[in-house]
Amino acid sequence: MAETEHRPTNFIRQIVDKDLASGLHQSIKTRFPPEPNGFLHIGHAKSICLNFGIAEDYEGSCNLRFDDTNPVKEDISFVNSIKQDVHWLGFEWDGEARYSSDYFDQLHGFAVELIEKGLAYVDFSAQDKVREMRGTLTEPGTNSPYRDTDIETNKAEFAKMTAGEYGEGECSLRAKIDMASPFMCMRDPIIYRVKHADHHQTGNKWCVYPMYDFTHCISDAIEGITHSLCTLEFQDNRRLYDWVIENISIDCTPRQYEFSRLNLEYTVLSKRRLIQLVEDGHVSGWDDPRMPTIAGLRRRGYTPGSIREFCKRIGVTKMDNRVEMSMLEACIRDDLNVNAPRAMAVLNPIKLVIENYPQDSAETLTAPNHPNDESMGTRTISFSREVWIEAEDFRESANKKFKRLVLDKEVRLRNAYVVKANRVEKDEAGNVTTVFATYDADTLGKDPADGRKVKGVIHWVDAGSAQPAEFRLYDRLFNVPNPAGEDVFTDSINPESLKVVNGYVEAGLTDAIPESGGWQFERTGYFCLDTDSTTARPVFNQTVGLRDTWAKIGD
RNA sequence: UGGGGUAUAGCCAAGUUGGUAAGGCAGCGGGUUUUGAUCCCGUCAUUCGCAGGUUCGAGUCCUGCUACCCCAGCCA
Repeated sequence: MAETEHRPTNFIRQIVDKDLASGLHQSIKTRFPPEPNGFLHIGHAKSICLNFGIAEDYEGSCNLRFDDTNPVKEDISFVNSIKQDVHWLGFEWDGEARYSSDYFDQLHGFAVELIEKGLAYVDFSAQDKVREMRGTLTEPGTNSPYRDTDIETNKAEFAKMTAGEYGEGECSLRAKIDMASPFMCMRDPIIYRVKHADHHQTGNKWCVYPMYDFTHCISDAIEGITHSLCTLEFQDNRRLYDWVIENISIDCTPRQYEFSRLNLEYTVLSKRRLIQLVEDGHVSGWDDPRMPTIAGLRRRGYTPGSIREFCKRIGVTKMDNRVEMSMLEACIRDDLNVNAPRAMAVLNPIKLVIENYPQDSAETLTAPNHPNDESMGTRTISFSREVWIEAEDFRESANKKFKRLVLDKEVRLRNAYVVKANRVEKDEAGNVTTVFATYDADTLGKDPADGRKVKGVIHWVDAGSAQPAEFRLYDRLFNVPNPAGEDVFTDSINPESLKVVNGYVEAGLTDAIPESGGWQFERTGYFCLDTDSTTARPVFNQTVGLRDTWAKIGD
């Protein structure tokens, strides 16, 4: 798509510029480090675009590293979906995907080094005791009775821990830092815990697993990461990040910089809540088109380019934010407006019978695939005596603001003739089911010769050849801008976030899927084929509607 | 006075030796239009969380407030 050409500028890129200019670094190395415990979402896309974007623009490289230090929460299926999503977004990681678990041996060695330096100890205090001794935000903690265990004993105990001689929760390895630190994470943080669990990468090799704070910085150093970018909640952790790097024998000092995570209105972007939506069946799965996941957006019809553009437009700062949905929608509209071929589809059909059109005959009309781009060519559409039109495009009477079909008035059938409504037929409930009309045969591709003006244009599909289809229309998943701020976030789920309607599309529409991934159904919106589609019955997802000033005015 | 952060329009966000508030989204007004779309034109912060101070001049410097976010998992 037509992404904004200029490179983004943000405080992190300014740091990179400075580090390159000063000679601190000759080249830049970043990494995207997801934990494989769920699907990627639009918030991850921000981090992906930042990390891979910097690597690209500065001719450095970016690793994909699975931060897999907690085997009980992680699964191989997630590593596969994450790889797929990063690729789909258009990025290529450097070499093979890495895993924190690749470094378990080295990590263990560094833990032993810390013990040998008197900077780590095995603590047998019960978990609640550890918490108690940690103190509070305003009171310092107290030292564990195991804090001064001698080095040899600690080495032996850690070896026993590692050998599986202790149960989960019985003991842990703690860094000896400062129980009175104003940074809670510096109050002798646990760096290794016992978990008798199989790991998706290392199997049953280990029963002790390193904690995030100990693992991440070392993994960065091992991979030669120059700029380790993470979100704001890790700002305090940076002190521990730096402490570990300074106290082990490794000659690389990656630096951590924090930016604010993305918040999007009317949805949730926390893994915990996304998991709940899936597990409690509020959505059909991780790739439900209403989900803010990459998989959901993809199925909804969002393009990789539109998501990259979105990440560019929202920028990178340290400010708390909640971005409006309209920002995301503008990005996909900008993309599809240029790239999606046009077509016609009628979602809530009523029949239009053109009484003065010859019975049992049809003609083939030519329609441009894009009104502003001749290079997209033309297609043929069938026209005959009976066509489907949108129920909401007809009224028996209306004021002049209604630019559609009205009894005794004329309207243009898009790419076809001008017709005039003469009478209607209704069902028992009083709904119009058929409109009888006459057409002006001399208006194909031109205005009426007598100079009368026909203001309105409506879309249609030929009833004789139309392909029946299902359309899924989506609205915001939640009724409030910040569902995470509610007591029970699922209470604010929008019960009308999905509407299924039946209708018709032009014959042969789905014979070829456009490069853009979808179509613009003129006057309606952008749609793509859903994975539930069959040849016999196509199912379309509305990616986003057209901008609609008429809807705002109402009538 | 625990500590760490952030405050520029409805939303996102530039603004970096102090020199007189970019851009995008949304909105509003108008033009073009066989999509109430697109496109085009115009409009949208005497003011940068608040209050003082320094200065010829402050969003940028100083002082004092205020608001909001994060930290007390053997999660990441």
